[in-house]
Amino acid sequence: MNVPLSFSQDCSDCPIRHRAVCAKCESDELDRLEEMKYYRSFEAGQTVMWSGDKMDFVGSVVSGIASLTQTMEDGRTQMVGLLLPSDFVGRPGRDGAAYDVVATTDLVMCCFRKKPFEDMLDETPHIAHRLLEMTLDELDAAREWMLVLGRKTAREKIASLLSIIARRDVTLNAETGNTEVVFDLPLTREAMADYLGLTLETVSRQISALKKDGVILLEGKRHITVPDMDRLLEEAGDDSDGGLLN
Amino acid sequence: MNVPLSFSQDCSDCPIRHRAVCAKCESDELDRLEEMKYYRSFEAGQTVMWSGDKMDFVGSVVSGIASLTQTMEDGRTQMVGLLLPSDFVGRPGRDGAAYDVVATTDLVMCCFRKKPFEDMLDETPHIAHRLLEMTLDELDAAREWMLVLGRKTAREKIASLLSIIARRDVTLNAETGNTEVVFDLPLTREAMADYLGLTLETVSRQISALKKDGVILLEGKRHITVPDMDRLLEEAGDDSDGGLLN
DNA sequence: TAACAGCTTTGACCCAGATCAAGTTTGGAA
DNA sequence: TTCCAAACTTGATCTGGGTCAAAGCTGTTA
Repeated sequence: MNVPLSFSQDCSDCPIRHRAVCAKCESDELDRLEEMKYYRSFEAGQTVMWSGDKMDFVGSVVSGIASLTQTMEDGRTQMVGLLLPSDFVGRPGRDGAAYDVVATTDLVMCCFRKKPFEDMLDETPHIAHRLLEMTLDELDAAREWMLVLGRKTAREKIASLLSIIARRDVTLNAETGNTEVVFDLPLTREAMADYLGLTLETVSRQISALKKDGVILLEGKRHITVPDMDRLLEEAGDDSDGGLLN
Repeated sequence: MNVPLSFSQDCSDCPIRHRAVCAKCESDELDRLEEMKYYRSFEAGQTVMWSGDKMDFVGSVVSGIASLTQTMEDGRTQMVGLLLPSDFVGRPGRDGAAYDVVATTDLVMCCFRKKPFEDMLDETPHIAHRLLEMTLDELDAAREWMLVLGRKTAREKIASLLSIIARRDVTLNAETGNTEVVFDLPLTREAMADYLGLTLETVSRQISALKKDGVILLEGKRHITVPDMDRLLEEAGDDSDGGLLN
């Protein structure tokens, strides 16, 4: 089901070169990675990996968004991670996948065969160090999300999710001093509900409410304008400074 | 407020020697760690570290339990991690603490001055590798907890927490084939509520309900007997196999 | 031996968000 | 250009867990 690729496969002009697990690699290290890497594309909705499956590769999201999802026997599901470009998928040292990995949008991944990557990880401190750094960041993100899931109201949850998505689309017109942010929601209402521990009806109602209150502007169902980012952060219940450390 | 220590300070007979961040160290590496390490003790309830504080050490829990807590401006709190003996505290590469760290029981920590530890981390693959492994485990635990917080009912949440605590007190009489587990709750009802995203009243009610239904036996407020561990796991909504991978 | 302080339980009532049930919008496919 | 399915919205009603209030335990201080 892989579709043709329309971009260069050369690491040196890779869009995630400076943020992915390979960020700190020297050119000889990149050469070695090139040898074990291959690209895979997925269409929105496709499953990249099933929980429990044997995992024969690890890799990075190059473009698009993937989600990690856990499912209970009775069908209740919880999204436990949102993987954006440069995020790492898979766990070195483990054979079976712990979660379902699903392409939420069309997705391109840069994959490494697992065994060679693990060997290289043992021999290349640059990679090990970067992977540790990225894992610690993900752990912080997961813990921040625990606060969202455990203690925030539905409205705060929606505002928190919008903040996260907006934060990475930092298209804010710095020169005008204006904090307006514009982006397209990459998630369906149902996917948002799965991420937030809500029902899709509640998601829909709260988005309508935020719109009615002028916190966001909606064009169509997915195109969002945040006229005042600080206002949105306030609605999310976050410290106004965004709570980013270091 | 540190109290006197009643145990040896020699790494070679440290109770967490084989599971902590130093697990894979050779004896020369241990010698170097000994030089930068010191012990600190805390009484139940004491704060080890405040969110935002400058963090001048990292370290391991030697005995007792610590918790990581996030607090919103209006006082809502969510526990985002429970640190048991051998768990690691602190983030190399970051100056400020991201969470409040509180001693939930009396606590002993083996601390390393941050800078020397970071230097050693860069030079000692054994430590870096073990720390990555531990961080990945914590990330899995955090994600498992996201499912608990986002999708489980109050009763399932309590059963999930009891399962986690019981799992580490694997005092089960393997020889009799009997799966009875006995342990003392190390958390107050309020701490349980903070961990589970509930109120303490709901925690109390659900514990009473599990007791009435024979899922657990209570002696006093803290001493718990689980006559049938599988039954408890079922109440937690987990796969009966416990869902442990690898 | 009393008294209080911290922890816990239990009851009565309420409400945010779930559930159930129609509709509406949108963007392809034919 | 019409039709259909998927995605979304909105309304009515229900309920699990929150909130508020009052006791009950238990161990420690005086």
